Amino acid sequence: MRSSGPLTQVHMIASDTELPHSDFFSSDSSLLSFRLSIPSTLPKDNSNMSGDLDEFFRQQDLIFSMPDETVDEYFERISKWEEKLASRSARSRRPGSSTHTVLDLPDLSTSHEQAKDAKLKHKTTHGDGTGDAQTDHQPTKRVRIDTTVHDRSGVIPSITPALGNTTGTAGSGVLQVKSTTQDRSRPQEDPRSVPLASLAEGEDSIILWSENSRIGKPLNKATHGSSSVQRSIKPAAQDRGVTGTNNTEKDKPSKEQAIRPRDTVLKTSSAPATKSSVRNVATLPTSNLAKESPATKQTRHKNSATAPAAGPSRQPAATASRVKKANNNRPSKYSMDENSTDGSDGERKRAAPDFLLYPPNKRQENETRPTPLFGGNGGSSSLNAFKSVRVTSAQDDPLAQFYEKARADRDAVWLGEDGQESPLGASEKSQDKKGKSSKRGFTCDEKGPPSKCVNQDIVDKLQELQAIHEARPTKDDKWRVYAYRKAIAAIRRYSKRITSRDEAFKISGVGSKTADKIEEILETGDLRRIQYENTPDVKATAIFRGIYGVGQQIAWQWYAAGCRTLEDVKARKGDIKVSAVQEIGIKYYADINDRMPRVEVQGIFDRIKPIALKLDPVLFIEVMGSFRRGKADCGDIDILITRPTDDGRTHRGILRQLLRRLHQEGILTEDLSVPDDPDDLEAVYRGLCRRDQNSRHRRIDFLVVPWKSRGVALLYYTGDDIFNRAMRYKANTMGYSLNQRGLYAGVVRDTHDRTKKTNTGNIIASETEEEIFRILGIPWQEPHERIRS
DNA sequence: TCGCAGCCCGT
DNA sequence: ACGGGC
DNA sequence: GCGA
Ligand SMILES: O=c1ccn([C@H]2C[C@H](O)[C@@H](COP(=O)(O)OP(=O)(O)OP(=O)(O)O)O2)c(=O)[nH]1
Ligand SMILES: [Mg+2]
Repeated sequence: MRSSGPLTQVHMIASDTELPHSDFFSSDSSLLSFRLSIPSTLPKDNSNMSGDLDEFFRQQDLIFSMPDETVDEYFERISKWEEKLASRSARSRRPGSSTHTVLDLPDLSTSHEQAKDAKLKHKTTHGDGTGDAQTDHQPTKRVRIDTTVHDRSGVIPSITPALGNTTGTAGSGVLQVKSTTQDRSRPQEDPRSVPLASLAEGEDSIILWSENSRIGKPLNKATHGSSSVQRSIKPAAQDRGVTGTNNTEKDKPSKEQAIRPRDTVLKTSSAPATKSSVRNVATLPTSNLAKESPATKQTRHKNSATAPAAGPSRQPAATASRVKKANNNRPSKYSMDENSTDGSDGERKRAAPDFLLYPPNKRQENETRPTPLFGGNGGSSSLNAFKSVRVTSAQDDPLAQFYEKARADRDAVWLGEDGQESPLGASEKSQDKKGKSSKRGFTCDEKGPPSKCVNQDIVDKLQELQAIHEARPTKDDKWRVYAYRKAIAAIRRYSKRITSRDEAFKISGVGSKTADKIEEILETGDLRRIQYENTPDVKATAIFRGIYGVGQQIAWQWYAAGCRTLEDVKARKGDIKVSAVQEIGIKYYADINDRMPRVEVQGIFDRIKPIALKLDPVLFIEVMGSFRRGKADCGDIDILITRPTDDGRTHRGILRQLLRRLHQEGILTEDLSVPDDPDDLEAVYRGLCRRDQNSRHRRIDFLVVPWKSRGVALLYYTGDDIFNRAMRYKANTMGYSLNQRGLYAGVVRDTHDRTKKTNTGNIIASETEEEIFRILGIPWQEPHERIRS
């Protein structure tokens, strides 16, 4: 490689430890960090895990080259970074604080002396290991960074650099390493040359993220447990082996950590190589484990604590438990779903993440009522409830036919009854009465009045944290965000002021970590973590993601290309590519990111519906989404269209006509995506519209479905999304599969690639929402009650 | 330790 | 297949 | 990050 020019090869080795990336991104960061993607194949084959670490990485082709001229800068930055780490680490150790951070700093080739000093200062266990540091001399530039995170309060270990097959492009500021899921059986290609063009540019830094931050851990543990990230830069490629060797010998400090996990590895390695097998071996550093332990216990604690209180009511509930869904009950993994299933035990059930499916106030209901299927007979109460918000006359609600039955009684439960709750229970469910003023239905309690929550300060902080994680392109962060969403929603629904960690911990959806954070907020009014993690990329990528059509990946690509503002994007800074849809997204940036009052939705719909009905008077066309849930403000307009088939006709082709008419009327202004086959009975359209020339542009979606699918389509399109996911998840655990076309039984999924179905199963329901609830053992909930986020 | 919904459209 | 979005 |  060297021969090819002034390229230095950079050999990267993942670790089982996580880098304190906050340090990487210290506000004044002049340091180097990396963003990279892990090949999705990496976790699938654990046969590599047991082998030699270096060999493993060689196979992974985790080597790339960089121009020599950038190497110096690289070292320079690394050097500064280390110093920073050292000082920070020292500073962060606050007396009395049980949390501390211990870092093994790298032996830096050019300035390794200092680095080493710093390192030793923090970690004395390094015994001899430093040997290789000395070996670093002029000819061999080598960087070694050993990082051991012993605690998470001082550093934010949300990433673990692990390396992927690096075929990447380099931007002006960020090295973008793109993973290429390549078949390992294939001969590896030569290390790719990665030109780090203008690496230094203001706050620019090279950022490498692992797609899945856990990836690195098992690897090290499987081998010698070098719990560290090692980066060696060497002039020639062939040194790799050496590097690896050194590494192995060197990492003593972390070795202990490695030991334990290794057993795990061996244990699981026999299992089929899959993602899960990797996961099995993924383990937190010892210290973290230690720290987690208490938390785990507390978890139990939490349950037990809650149990007593809930006990009384719960037992009976459990007993009353359930009606298994009459037919089609499949063996479910939900061993206990029976008991929990029913709303009866709404609170704190243990079966599954069911709390997402059972509103606390519904627990009294044992089962979905046998309902008059369909008969549009008088709008069901559910309908009425809904209508009270948006329509005046229940009678003519077009949705009436879809609603099964009304659960008037629920209302009683919802309002009145909570009086008897135990304090604990009350706190949990009294939400309705307190937190929001809205008592009955429509509370658009979600967020209507933006800050009407007594725990708003907590919510604000957690949301900041969520926003930070949303900016991170890793899988871990994706799930973390998912968890934050649910936790925040739960806190919002919690009507009482949270005053302690324990209290917070008792809320479903709030775990030990979040409870700790809440405690910190309560005590200090702030979260250190926010500071640590709030790096420049967060803001920039958030701006980009605000553009319709731009997600995490694109946002990072642009950031990598040097873009930092919308103006940069408009100017195509860094030669970034902007798709047609993104172009529209930029043009209407403000409008698209704005929410509209529901009256505006109504106004727009009032123009659309007549046009549609003129095309076909029998058409069913209604607004779904947040509007149907009764929300006061809507992010967009979601319109469902279908048509009865009893007269032997269908709505085939209606969308095409409707879109044409709406464009003619000037209601539709931009298309974002059009149906594959506009004449299919099932089609999706996305675009922009406006009520009139003086109105802002709004996002609008049309979903056209076959009459047979109306129930599930209604369910799907009404959301909210978290509710849907919870319901689908439960269906899944029960052996079913739920999508916008129906509820299926007997679906067989590919063993390793879930989501892939070997057998599509048989559809067992799709025409009404109610039957879906019933079959899944979920108490019926009106649209406005299906709010989980 | 494990999974976290399931699908459509554009590239 | 991936990215984005519902 | 959370629940099981
Ligand atoms: O990831 C998603 C997103 C949406 N939906 C369903 C539920 C949701 O209610 C409906 C409409 O989506 P939209 O994005 O419009 O959400 P919304 O609930 O209508 O909220 P908003 O007011 O932001 O439009 O599609 C999902 O099932 N999964
Ligand atoms: Mg919507």
